Amino acid sequence: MSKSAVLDYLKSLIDVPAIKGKLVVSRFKHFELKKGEMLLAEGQVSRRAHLLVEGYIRSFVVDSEGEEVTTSIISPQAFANDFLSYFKGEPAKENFQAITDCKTYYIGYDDMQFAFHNMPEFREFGRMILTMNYERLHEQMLSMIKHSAEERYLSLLEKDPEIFQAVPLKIIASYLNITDTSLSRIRREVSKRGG
Amino acid sequence: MSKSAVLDYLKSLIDVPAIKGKLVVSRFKHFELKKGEMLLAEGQVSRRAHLLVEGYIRSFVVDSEGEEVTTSIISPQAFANDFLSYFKGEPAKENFQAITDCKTYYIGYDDMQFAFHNMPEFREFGRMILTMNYERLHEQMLSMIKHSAEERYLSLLEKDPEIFQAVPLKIIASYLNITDTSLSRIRREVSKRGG
DNA sequence: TTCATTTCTTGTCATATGACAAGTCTTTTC
DNA sequence: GAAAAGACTTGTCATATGACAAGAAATGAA
Repeated sequence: MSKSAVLDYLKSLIDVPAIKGKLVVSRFKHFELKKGEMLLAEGQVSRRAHLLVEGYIRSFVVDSEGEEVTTSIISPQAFANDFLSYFKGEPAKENFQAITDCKTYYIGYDDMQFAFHNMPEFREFGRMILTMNYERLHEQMLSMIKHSAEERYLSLLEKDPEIFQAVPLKIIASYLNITDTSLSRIRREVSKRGG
Repeated sequence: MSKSAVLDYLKSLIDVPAIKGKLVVSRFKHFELKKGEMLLAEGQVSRRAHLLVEGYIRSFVVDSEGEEVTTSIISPQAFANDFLSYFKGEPAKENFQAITDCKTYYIGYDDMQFAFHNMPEFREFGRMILTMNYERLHEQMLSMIKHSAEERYLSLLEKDPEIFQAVPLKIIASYLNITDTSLSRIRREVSKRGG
């Protein structure tokens, strides 16, 4: 997987002249993480926006009982980053951890500022990233209210079946806001009914 | 309460020349709602951004059991609007309803576009509104994970005591993601301990 | 004032979910 | 290949929360 994935991703989001696109892409650097390693810990300031090109990353926080609760599971061709921390220079409120071995391309804060400064088109990119994150979070909140754990499970299974190949059910369960025990029971029910 | 509240609010968010600020404020129009009336219903496209200057508004969605779940309680000096719908012209995903009699000043979509178009400073305003909404939602999600219903209750009581004067406990309970029954029991426990 | 409506509390009861633990099966490591 | 670690399922049991209903208190309307 080469840097062309980065350019493809940029072009899928905003309309930008090829030359400028390449200039920005040239600022991205390759990075690798082993399964279980942390990309960003709660309290740190995010200085790199990682575009995930291979593997899976999750974000999580620790609840009142000390349990890790997964708040997102990031698949390739998406950013793994706390953008509020990145843009505002504030401590991140969540942790980011590799679920599997991962490869990313990241752009440092200064290089992103350079892009914003010299290419006004890229301001649009920053706005779009924030909007997409907001929409995702909003969807997630609504889904938590409007659908049962079983519905959320089935919906994830349909929308993102690959995740189930790479991510332990314990993590998926906590992402669905239930225990692995409960998820296991849901799966039994579903398979009993579904065939 | 006059339009100066609108100007004050704008100035609190962005740095803008007085003349341009006044020009934008002049586009705001006065509006009133009676207790219980809907400001925006799920499925409609939001065409007006209402700045609440008096009263309380809530947003809510309907869960799988048909129950209304309050997702935010809006106090004066804040916008009551689905900005994703407003900016993108998509159907709103939530309902907005007056909890008490309300007064607002709103700016129509076209007037907002006019401001964006003629005054680049106001683009910053749009970005800030989205960012603030995102942060609020994120905080809310984290609080739901990291704190018990009782902690959320005490925290709201401390941060926004006025709300308890104006908003029925049933609505506050659903905002805290519990039933009014549960909230009542929490209140009993707290008052038993607290004095 | 009086009656009706809404709000809030409290009791009983049912149930979904989690805690815990045991056991199977798979994957990794040396 | 053997041992260890991790992943997943399943059973028992405890408990927090919700459903429901009744009653008290407050609010509003006629």
